[in-house]
Amino acid sequence: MNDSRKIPTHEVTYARLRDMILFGVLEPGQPVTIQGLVADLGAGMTPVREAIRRLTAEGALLPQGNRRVTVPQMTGAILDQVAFARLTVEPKLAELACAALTPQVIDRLAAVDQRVNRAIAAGEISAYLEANHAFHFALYDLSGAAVLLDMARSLWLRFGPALRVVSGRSGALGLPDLHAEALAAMRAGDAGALAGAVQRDIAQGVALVRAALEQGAI
Amino acid sequence: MNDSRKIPTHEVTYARLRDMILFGVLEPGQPVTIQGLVADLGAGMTPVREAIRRLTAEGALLPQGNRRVTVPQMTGAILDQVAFARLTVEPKLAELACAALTPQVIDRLAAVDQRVNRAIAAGEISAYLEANHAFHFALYDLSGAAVLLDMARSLWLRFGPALRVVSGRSGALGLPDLHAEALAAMRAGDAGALAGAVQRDIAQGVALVRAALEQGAI
DNA sequence: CCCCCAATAATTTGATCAAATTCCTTGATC
DNA sequence: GATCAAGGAATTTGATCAAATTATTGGGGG
Repeated sequence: MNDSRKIPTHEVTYARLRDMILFGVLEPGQPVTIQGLVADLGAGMTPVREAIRRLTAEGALLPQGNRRVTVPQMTGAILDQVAFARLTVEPKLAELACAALTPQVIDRLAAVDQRVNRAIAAGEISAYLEANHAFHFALYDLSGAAVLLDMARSLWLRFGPALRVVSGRSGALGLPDLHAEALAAMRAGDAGALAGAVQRDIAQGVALVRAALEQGAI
Repeated sequence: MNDSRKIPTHEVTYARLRDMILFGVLEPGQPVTIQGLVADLGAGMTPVREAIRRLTAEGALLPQGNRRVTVPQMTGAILDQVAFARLTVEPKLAELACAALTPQVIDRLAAVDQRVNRAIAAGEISAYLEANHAFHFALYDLSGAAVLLDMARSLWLRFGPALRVVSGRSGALGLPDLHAEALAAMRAGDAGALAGAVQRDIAQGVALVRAALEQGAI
């Protein structure tokens, strides 16, 4: 009868720590300690430990050699690799997702995109990161491609924190709204155009991060 | 004076469990229990638990929902995704590695390839899987591309176990020896040809696994 | 056929041990 | 006499274990 099985503490802890990294609560370069998280999240030592191990395996945390971990900082070399992989994996996910799109689903995605635009307009960085993530993965989840989804999630954990510097710029700079283009392609049922829009959206984000990186803003 | 610092138990346990999955000690579909590993590996509960979480995050183990994990079984859908990603990531790694190749390094790689050929000739499945893995990653490691390397390692954990059915066939079937082609490209310093050889090597392995899959041999 | 109970295994906690970093003291040198 | 460096406690943090708790499964009775 009770359909919702209890979620283990280590799962909850993992999700909370992941979102802290992804949505800008923890800054790149910041050390992450087990005991600090035990205190902050009110969880036991083992669940915290497991969450850290999982996120380390996913590239969201970086071991320092002396058994400490930190949130990794973006570098040019890392950005090149993440960009290459994202530009391969995510357009593919969008293409695969296209078959599962219905008008209702597209409307839901459009509503999420509204949250993105509102967050940009208001300059709310965390809300922007969260909504942008939700938009992309609401689409990608439709693909049913578990392996590529795992890869995309890992890549976002590596890339997401760097996007914080982008919020507020893309709107102000008059760059094309590629989410709108993606939604138009969805409504037209054009998988190729959707993949292209996603590809350009990623390239745009990468370019903004690269510019910030070269100016030393990260 | 002592340069080698003590390796933590959870690292050792992780490496051992990973190799058991990668080199065919654990069969796809086989359940993996914490207590079983505690008994088999002689490690404590916490290190085993962390090793399982890491490997689950890397796609080498599959959670069943009811807090059990198993070694995942290959399916057509998974194979499509793994093939797509491998064919993108690994040729790129080979291309990047090309800049770091020296005659000495190439000779080392050739020696590893001899181990591959001997294992195929002898029909020793585990030795083949181990040597084949060593050949590819000895090359990829030269790339210095940490992100893409992590992705390749994860993809091998998903693909490796399925390769066990291939051992002994590729030699017998008179298929082209693409490792030899790769070594020739390295000696010629031709990054494009090296990437091409790696790409064809992967495609060949994928084709063999796909054939086995369609015959129900996996 | 359904429900309850026992067995099995996973989860979680707290304690204990080990390693690494920090900070302070001490001594030598300028 | 002041400053800097080296050495060594003290503190912080990570690693490991063993016991207690909780969930799931499979079997036996109603």
